[in-house]
Amino acid sequence: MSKDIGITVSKKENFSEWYTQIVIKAELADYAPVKGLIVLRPYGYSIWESLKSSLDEKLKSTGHENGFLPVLIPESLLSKEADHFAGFNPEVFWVTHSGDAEIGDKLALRPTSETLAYSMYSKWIKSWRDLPLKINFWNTALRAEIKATKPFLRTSEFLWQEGHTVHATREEAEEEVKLILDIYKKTVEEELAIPVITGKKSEKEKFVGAVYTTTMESMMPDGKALQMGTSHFLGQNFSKPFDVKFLDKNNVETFAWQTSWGVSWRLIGALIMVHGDDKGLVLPPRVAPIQVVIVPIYYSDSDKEIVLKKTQEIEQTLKNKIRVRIDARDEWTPGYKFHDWEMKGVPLRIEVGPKDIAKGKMVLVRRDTQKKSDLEFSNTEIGVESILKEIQQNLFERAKLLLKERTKQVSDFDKFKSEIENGMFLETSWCGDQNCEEKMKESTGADIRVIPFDNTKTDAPCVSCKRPGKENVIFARGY
RNA sequence: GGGAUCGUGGUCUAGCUUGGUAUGAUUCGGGUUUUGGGUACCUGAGGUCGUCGGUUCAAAUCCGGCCGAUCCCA
Repeated sequence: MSKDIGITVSKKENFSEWYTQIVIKAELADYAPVKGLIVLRPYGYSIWESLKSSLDEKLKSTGHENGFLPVLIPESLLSKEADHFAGFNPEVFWVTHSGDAEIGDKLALRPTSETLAYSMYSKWIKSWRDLPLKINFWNTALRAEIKATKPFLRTSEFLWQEGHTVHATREEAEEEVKLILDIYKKTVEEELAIPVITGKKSEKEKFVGAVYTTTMESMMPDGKALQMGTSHFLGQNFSKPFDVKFLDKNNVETFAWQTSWGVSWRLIGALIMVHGDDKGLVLPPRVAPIQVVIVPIYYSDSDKEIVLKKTQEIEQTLKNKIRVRIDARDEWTPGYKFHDWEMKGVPLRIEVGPKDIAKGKMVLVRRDTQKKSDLEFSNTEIGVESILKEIQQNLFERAKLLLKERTKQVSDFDKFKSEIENGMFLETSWCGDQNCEEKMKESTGADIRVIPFDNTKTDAPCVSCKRPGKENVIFARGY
């Protein structure tokens, strides 16, 4: 039997190709007929749904509500905040015609919805009693990617959520920015089992139009950083041009303070890269569409009956708490099924055959470690639950180790350069000058990914110019 | 942004130099099989060779544009 059915390259030797193969072969997504667009298949969408419901719950419990915005934004509106418009314009798709007729005020397919949302908010907000306004939108955004497209990581349309909130005071808005980043961090670490570093973006890297941007960054196994989500403090930068103002308690007309924030299906890309191996996808149990697959093993009709009955009993026992599936396909041998579900990343496999039934035990095989163990039928529920928890934990620990191994402190420029080549997160002192940041980018290809919240202020000389440093930052090459 | 490679049934692939309507495998449908890590066999189905144009009696093959994909390096 040919090995071409599975993943044919190793993660280590050809990371890029490995990634693409997993996306296609594990049936997460497929290429659409237009460049840069992908179709999310049910298996991939199901992961998104898990993530979505977990995040949605956290947002609702902190007082956010969901809404929905249209996809078309008139140019006149999009261009109201100049920096914002200049930043996004190169990647905007424009609708210029309806039928044969040209549209005067051409329409943008939303690259993000600040402008549209706030033009509406200005109508809805009159008094301090209308605040805070905290709305989240699950939708898609469109940003033209001309080169270097990659499923989930760089696509011209992507699924995401964008939150847009309005507050009476600066302090409250800044609290919101922080709260959201915490929720994001919790979600990514607990659900996806990927550790993140949180902090601020530099002026150069912040969201165009924001006062500042906070971010969470992760390390991918190829040594590149991936931005996992951002939460922006917009100050009054948008409330002024969009006239989002209210009468405060003293009857004074005041411009509101705003935030916006989002995470996208990029997180699925991170999930693939961080946990996957040469056999395919490895899914953390909490987001796995199928957490446990049961493969019955039989070769005669009489065995088949007994074995299937047993697998159904196991399914019944588990199915209230666990997403479980029996693979009773007759056309495949057990060996094929093992490979197939491994490629799809199912966290735990249960094998049940006549020999197992005779012993009163089933065979468990963990996807993360490939280790086999026995479990007595009488302990099914507790045994499976605890092993799933262990898998979730183990994946997180493994990813933390990766992050730790790839984070280094440097002060010397030559050392910096060579470590960047090795694919490291480099913690180093920076003077705060954007010229230095740009010079580093030019000479090493590395960006300031994040200025960590927990960074200790330092007097060590700036890695670039040797003037006294202002803060410790993390440099890396990024996606 | 720079460079390279590529596009042939669902998937992978032969054929292209030396133009004459397409090879094989796998998947898929029907059947016979089957001892714990990708079973074996029988049978059937499936292709306007990415697209548009040019050269030619004749184009998957030669030439050009476009669309799309992949990899490598900024």
